[in-house]
Amino acid sequence: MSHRIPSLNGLRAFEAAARHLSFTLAAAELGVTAGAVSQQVRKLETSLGISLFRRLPQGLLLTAAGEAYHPRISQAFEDLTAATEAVAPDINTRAFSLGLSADAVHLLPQPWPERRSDLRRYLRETQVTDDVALILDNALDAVVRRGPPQLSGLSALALSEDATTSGFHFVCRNGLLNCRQSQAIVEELSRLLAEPALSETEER
Amino acid sequence: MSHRIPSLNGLRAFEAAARHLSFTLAAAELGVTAGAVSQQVRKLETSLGISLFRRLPQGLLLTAAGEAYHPRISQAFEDLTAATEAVAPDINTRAFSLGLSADAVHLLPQPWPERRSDLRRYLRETQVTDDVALILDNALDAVVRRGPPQLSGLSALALSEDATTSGFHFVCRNGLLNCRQSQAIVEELSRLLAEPALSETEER
DNA sequence: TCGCAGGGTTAGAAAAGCTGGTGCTAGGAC
DNA sequence: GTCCTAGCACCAGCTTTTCTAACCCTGCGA
Repeated sequence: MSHRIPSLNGLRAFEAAARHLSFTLAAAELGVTAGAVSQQVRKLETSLGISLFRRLPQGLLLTAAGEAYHPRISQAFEDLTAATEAVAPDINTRAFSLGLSADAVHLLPQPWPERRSDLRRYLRETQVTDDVALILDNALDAVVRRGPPQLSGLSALALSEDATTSGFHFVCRNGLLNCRQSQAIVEELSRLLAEPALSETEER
Repeated sequence: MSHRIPSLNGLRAFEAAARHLSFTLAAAELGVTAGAVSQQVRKLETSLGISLFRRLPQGLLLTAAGEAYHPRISQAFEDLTAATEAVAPDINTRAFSLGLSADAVHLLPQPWPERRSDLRRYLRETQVTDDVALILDNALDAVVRRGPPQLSGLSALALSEDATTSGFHFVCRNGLLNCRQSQAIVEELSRLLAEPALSETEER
């Protein structure tokens, strides 16, 4: 009755890569580098003794085996996700606790986010800090600050396209970039930070 | 669409432990120590923020959450296994290539296993060697030799109960101890090695 | 013909995982 | 009561796995 499954992490990499048909996009989703995804997939193929992708200079294609494999793996992962959400629902429903660096607070119209009732669902509280280590301690869910985090285990998204290195970043635990909470908060912040002056005159 | 799943290895440990209601048995199945399973499960519980087992001095009990979680996780793993077997069937159907140490060959009635046609389904070929490293190189599926292997990544089963340390062992890759091939071969060898003299007179 | 985007490969660094020791508790045999 | 055993918890140190950050190569389009 033992389950002989080839490396679960390899399967996760395959699932994401097959969905995006790109190691680069899969890597972004998983919060690692493309090289890591490439390695995981290759190891999976080796252990199965078959190849799952055709690597073309322009990108990826699934082989027949990969084509057959992917939907079933994907479904199983969805089942795992659903089961997990059922027993530990807070992962998805709890509102985030957000850290804001002092200069980020400056750019936001005050009081924020108290006036945005639609955001309360995703945002429970904010505090002024740029210490991304608090995320790893479970004291915060995310932090907005200048510059990407220098800590592994964290993913970051640049809020303004033009300044990938020193501009504002939304930082959270790996794998939490795509959840509802993150997306709602990032969307709102991107809008505000893009035109800080405008947001002040929006008051009525 | 990203799947936020708490450590897949933790889930695997949980699945096995819940099935056996024992870390010790789960560890044996997974080919690791009980401490490793205990750590994996604890980490899983921490990341979910709930507890899955009630630990009693006499053993384990599932909590309500664990009770609800287990069948769904178990099912998903079975789906993964089934999908994997569908695209890479050899894992389960291919006959094993077996290494036998010289002293093991001595104890077996010759020619073996050529006379046992019922075993041919599980056993493709044998060669005389006790080098367990060949298993990790995919050159062999299993080895029978004196003493347990001193190499990680391998599991072993003592063929005679009385000599766990220096007696004959069936050695294979972690997680392959319970497959059909291993079980058929181990059963046959245990019988032969238990009464080597008898097996010689069985000829007709 | 260049720049760029996407993959591949690699060494070395970081993280995760495992082991094997110790300690604790409950139950059973004497 | 006192041993002994079975199970799980904890911990330090080690091994294995995984990731990163370089590099390279190929084909496309300006």
